[in-house]
Amino acid sequence: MLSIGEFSKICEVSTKTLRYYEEIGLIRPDEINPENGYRYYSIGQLQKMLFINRLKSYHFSLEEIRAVLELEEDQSEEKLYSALHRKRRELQERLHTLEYTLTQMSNDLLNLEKGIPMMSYLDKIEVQLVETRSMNILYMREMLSRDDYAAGYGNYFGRLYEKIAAEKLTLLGTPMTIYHSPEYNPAGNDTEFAIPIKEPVKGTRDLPGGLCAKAVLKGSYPELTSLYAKLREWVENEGYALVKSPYEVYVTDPNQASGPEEMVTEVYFPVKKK
Amino acid sequence: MLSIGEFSKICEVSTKTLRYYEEIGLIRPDEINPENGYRYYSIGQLQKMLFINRLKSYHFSLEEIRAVLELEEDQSEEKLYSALHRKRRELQERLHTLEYTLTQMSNDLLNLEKGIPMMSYLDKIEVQLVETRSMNILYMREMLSRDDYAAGYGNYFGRLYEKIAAEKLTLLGTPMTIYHSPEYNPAGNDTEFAIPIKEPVKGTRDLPGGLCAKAVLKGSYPELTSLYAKLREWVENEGYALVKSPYEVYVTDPNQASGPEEMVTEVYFPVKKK
DNA sequence: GTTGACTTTGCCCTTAGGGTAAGCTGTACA
DNA sequence: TGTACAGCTTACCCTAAGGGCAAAGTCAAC
Repeated sequence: MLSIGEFSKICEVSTKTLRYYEEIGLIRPDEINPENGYRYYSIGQLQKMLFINRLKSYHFSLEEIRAVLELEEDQSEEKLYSALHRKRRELQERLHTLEYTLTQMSNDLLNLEKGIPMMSYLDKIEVQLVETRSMNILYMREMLSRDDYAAGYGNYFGRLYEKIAAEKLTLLGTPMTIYHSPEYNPAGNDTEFAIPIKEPVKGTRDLPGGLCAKAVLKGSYPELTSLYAKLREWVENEGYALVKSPYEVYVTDPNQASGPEEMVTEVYFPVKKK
Repeated sequence: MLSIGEFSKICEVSTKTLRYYEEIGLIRPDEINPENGYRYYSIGQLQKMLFINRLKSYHFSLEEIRAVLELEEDQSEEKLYSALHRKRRELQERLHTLEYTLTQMSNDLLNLEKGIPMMSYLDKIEVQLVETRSMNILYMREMLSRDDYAAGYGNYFGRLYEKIAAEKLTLLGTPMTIYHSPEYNPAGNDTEFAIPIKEPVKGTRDLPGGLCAKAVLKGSYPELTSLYAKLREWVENEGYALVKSPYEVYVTDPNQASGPEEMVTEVYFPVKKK
């Protein structure tokens, strides 16, 4: 039997960590002296501890590790396999967003080298008051959380385009998204994907026209937030009020655009004078 | 002037966050009504808030963001540039370790597909008792923290090899590392880089031989921890005690090995019978 | 027998806010 | 003008994975 200090040196884990793991039921010492409370670990627990360390290095949370360890006791190798597989996908996702962040940073650094302040793009956003015409849109409406967005867009528009192709409908514009949730909610947003078409078939509705504040983004999506901010600021400043759900129109196909500068997105805020 | 709710909707930041940011001095409302404590933000603060959000998306901590904002007031663009540059390097580092972790996971998944349990490599580690001969080593000894290791190895061995080449010394073995710190300390470890050579020139010393417990790792470095664990376990079990600093010998050059399976590392624990 | 190393529990601290409660305030509407 | 309700305030507790420190008890070596 090994004292907590010996065991901790062997596994290169602090004694504090070992006590904490016992507290949350991750790994309990094989024996605890009932008189003085001293913890004693067996050699057999070494393997378990090293396994925990490995899972930790794979960014499993201690809660997840505990779940995996409980599965282990049922000898179910497939469960471990699928847990590992899920976690790998999660890390791949993280890798991609990290890569994306890095390109964004590099972009900012390039601008700074040219003497362009980082937030100067804000001043270039122009808001206009326009009158839109009503249109007939083919739509799908869903509750979507933030994480679903990236995957969702392609999926939903894909299905709409599929229907248009299958039923030989006539396209009248580029795809758009309508945000019905009154304010942004990370848990889930009432989101409508739509494409304007000519024929008033089933699954279409009328998107009424009217007075709108409009801003145009030429660039990558993360800057959309600023566009919304600018629009809200403008609406506030000019004494208007939002009367219906705002919507975005994707003028260029993201899959077709070569660089972020070529991507054009319009944001509309249906408003009325207060 | 905007109430906290209006401002929070415009920036897509919760009111809770805005109050917290005020508490830590990141962004203070332009005006606070002294009678009822209501916070009011100006339109001008929108840009600052969006800037904070951008830095947050670049994984700056709030503390770092505050430092950047204070620099901003001095109009020093270069400081922002260098802060961004540093952070980018940090994220690149993180990206690399993430990529490495992913290859490790894929490796484990492949093994699981073949029916090989994840920790089975542990059972294949064999510990032998050997008698080593003393050798003459050219050495450099430094305090190194965990983060310095990856960069340090190439650097220190490079300088040792450089000296060997410049002074036409005779190589008698592969590079090795001696760990003088009695136990692992994340802050810094007394680490000696050495290469056995023939000539007893200045900068060399004698590495005495003697009884050693020895284990061999064929595989990637993260598994070294397990090797150490196995060695300590063996030493404990067989009634030996560590008498001098353990050391590693890198039998294959990491730069030459094609895959992790080809990398051979030997670990020696100088011991005596208790 | 003594000393120093080891172990125990308990308490507070970290990041970046989230959740909830109790009470106060502002505004829209009848 | 009254009232209802939405919005605002502070205050307190909670998160994950331990680190740091203190006071007190215990073990092993000399």
